[in-house]
Amino acid sequence: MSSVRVRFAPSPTGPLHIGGARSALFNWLFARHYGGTFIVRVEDTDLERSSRQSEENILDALRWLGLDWDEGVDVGGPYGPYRQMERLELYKKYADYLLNSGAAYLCYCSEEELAADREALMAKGELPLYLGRCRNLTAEERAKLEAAGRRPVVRFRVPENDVVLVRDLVRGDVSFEGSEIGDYIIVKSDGIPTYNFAVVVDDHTMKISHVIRAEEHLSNTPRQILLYNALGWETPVFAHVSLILGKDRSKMSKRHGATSIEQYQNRGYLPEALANFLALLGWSPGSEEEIFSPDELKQQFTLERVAKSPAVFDLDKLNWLNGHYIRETDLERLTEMALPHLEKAGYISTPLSTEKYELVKMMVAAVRKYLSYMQETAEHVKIFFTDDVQIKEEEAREIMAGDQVKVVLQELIKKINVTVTDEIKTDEARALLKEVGRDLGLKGKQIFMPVRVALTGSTQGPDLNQVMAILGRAGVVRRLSKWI
RNA sequence: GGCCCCAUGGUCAAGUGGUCUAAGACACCGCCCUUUCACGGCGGUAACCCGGGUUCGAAUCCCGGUGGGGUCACCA
Repeated sequence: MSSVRVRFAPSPTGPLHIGGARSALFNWLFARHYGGTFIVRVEDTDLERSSRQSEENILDALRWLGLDWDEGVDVGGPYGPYRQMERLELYKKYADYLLNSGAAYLCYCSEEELAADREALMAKGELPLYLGRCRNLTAEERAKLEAAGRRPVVRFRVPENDVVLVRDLVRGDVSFEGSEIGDYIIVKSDGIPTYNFAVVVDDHTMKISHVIRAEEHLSNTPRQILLYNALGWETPVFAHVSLILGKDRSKMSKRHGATSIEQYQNRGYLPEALANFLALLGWSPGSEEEIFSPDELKQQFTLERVAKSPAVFDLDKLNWLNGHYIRETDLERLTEMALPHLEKAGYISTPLSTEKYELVKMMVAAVRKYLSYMQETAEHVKIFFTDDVQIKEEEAREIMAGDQVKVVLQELIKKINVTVTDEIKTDEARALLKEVGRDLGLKGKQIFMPVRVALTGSTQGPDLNQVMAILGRAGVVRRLSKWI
């Protein structure tokens, strides 16, 4: 595999989808594993739905995921341009070639006629293939149709009785009957190529060595192979990766919840965790490990270990994996990631003073072990932003009804006021609590629980010492005083 | 419906004819750790879709069925 050249070719018609992201990731990992070239090409021939806006979004999402490309729409390269709408003359050239060689022909059927044909065939229970009305038009007939204002499409003449074999790296050999294909359009009446044609011209002219894409394209592949043959080109190696399914085992779609990369980014997932998770959907290293840094993935990824069967997207597992990364990663980075969510929740407003920032950092440190993704930070740090402590649990209420409660809180307040400055360090908090217990002859739950509930309103939550450190002397005293 | 793909626990998956009384992970349950919850540690429940072959021997190979998925556009 001397010159591996692979591409990710999204059509800019919406945000980057989970499935697209995985295809991109597999291509990228494959390229990096073999020291090849990764290309990003934009397939924007669907004028109706394409936009520069989504192109930018997709590129941003890819970058966020940690992918980089050697050639592509924004970085250029020797085989550009990398946007299909900027390659129109190229397609024209090859379409003319096919027309001249007789491998393709002009078709003047209107969309209405075609729709009617299709319907009639379906009604008879037959395959809705093109009837071939324009297959052998004479020059006069063409002129007549032109004169009538008909704009032709270019149709590829599918060889009859041909069997097309797709040699697929993950599926093995798959064969299709040519008779089931039917002449298909390669250039629309507005002169813009269709997917099946443009993709072939591009993959060939960009010297793509391996086409790694989702299984939904498998049935398009014979059409493309026929085109390679007609053009006298060698086919790339194909590898069709199975689909990612939703919980109900149908293709991932909106109703399955968050399906765009953007949404995961916005919820505060770590890109390397998402990449790790996506890599494990349909690929496995064969070992028992499953936490892989991008570098490790590049090193271990091969197409041979890509599974054939579709995989259900399991949010629970993603959450677990992301939580794992959250616990491992740098606190500074996590704090930065938490900021927008805290601001959105109305707890802070950004530019933060150094002091405030440090405080937020302490909060993040205290709650990170509870998080699956950073957006959840807000609900967990809520307790630090309001002195109006609400008790919701019955158990907490019972605790506060204890006989010793008032004394304990009073004692704590007393000690805090005489022993510390405005700041409370966590070990100071620990010592303080211990002292209270010792002086009062109480232990364990009897002192910690009332303090916890008085401070946070709940019997559960972050480490009490950290809570006190975050609240500071003033905050602690304020909250405890309400119970005196 | 035609064509195509797929089929190991609820989910991701290891497994390529014997070492499978089938690994690991998520989820779930239990125990431990712990001034709470969580994290972490330990343990547990749980699977080779069905039926025929081939073979001394099949989760692994073949055929059929069933189930799931994809695709059948002047979308990509």
